[in-house]
Amino acid sequence: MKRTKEEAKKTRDDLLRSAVRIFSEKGVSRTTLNDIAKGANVTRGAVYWHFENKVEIFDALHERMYQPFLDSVLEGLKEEHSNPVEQLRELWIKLLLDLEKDEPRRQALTLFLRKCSYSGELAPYKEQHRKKQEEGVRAFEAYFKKYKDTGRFLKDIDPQTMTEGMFCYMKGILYQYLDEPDTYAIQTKAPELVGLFFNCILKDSISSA
Amino acid sequence: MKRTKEEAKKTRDDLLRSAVRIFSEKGVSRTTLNDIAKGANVTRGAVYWHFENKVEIFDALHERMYQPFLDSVLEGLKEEHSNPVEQLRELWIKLLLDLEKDEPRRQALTLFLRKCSYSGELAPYKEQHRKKQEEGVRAFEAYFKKYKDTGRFLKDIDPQTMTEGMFCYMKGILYQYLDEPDTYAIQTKAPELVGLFFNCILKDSISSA
DNA sequence: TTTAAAACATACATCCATGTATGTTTATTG
DNA sequence: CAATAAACATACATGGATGTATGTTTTAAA
Repeated sequence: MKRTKEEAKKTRDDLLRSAVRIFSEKGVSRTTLNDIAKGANVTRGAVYWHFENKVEIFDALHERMYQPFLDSVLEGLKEEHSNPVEQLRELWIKLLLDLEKDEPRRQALTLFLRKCSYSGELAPYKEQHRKKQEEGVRAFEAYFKKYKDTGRFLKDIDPQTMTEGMFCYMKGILYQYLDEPDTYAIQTKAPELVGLFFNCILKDSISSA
Repeated sequence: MKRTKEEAKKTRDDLLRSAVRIFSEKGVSRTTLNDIAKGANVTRGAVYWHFENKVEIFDALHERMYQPFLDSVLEGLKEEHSNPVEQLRELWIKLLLDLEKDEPRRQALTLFLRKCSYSGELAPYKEQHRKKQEEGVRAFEAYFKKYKDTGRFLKDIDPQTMTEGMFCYMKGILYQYLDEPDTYAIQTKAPELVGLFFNCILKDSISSA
């Protein structure tokens, strides 16, 4: 049953789409290669043709979906903005709101934030994925340090603590939202919660705003 | 091989200790009943004598370890304190610091926060466990509302948003810490991170402190 | 003191997921 | 227009986890 190259690519895409969906629903360890195949209307034969095993699918999803997500966040940091607090607030709110209409990305976040425990077969990827996240951490630390050095912002808060605290907060929100995205009123809560952090925590950290 | 009642109780305790440890390491779905048995120096026969299956062990751990943890947090809320912000700050810092020397509790938190995806056989427990958490949420909402009504505290912050934001933040810290508790400098970071929230966010929310 | 049952260990049957081997069709290349 | 190989589907072999059945020892009650 040799298909054309386009059809083969579509099969592979269907498999990845099926995988991220079922992974995010059942978790990596509970999903079967047969589950993934059926979700893409093919058999396990197609799975083993395009991938070595389940772990390689997991890895492909990280490259294809999670890394671009992280990169997109950092992209938002590079844009110039008059007020850094406003910039961050808008960045995070937009990130949360955009998720509502981007189901694949939501599934990818659910997968890598909630549904993979990096044990057993996935253990080798823990360090690798952690390093990728470290990039983001460094970028935000540099961001905070930049504005701290200008003296206009974050006068007495350590950039590292600020970065880690912000990530914990955002991850906590994401974690909560992704637990039940259908019933969670993200549209109203995102501005409230992000605002709680940036309005209140940081409003006195700016001197000449 | 009938043992005395005390020995039987010890076997059951050993099984639960073994279970929470291995669950927290490998995740629920990847741990075998044989793993749990070996960790307690018994065979699967002992497991099936004391429990029906893996799910019942999971449930027993929630009752025995996670619910008491949640209750202990609420206990800290009931004590009288001159300054509510200080009370909360000390409460959360103490919670984080105490974890370092309480490995079973740390494992239980790891299990229920990071290592169970509530899918498949665990799905029926998701709603039940969520309701237990709701108790805590309600208690904190009432706490914030109490001080808001006195006018001395949280003048213009919604108790619900405040509660949810605080939980997201604390869960985010816990999530981060439990990812690698051995290398995480919780002793120094806990005061810094909790302080970032309560010092900065809330320092202006009190009028007559 | 007997004896029934507790508290396990051992043995067995079953199922399910994986990996691989093989079969089949068809696109594509020379 | 062959013929090779791509792109799968199907079939088979294997191992590991589960659940249950049965065996064994020993406690504790009668």
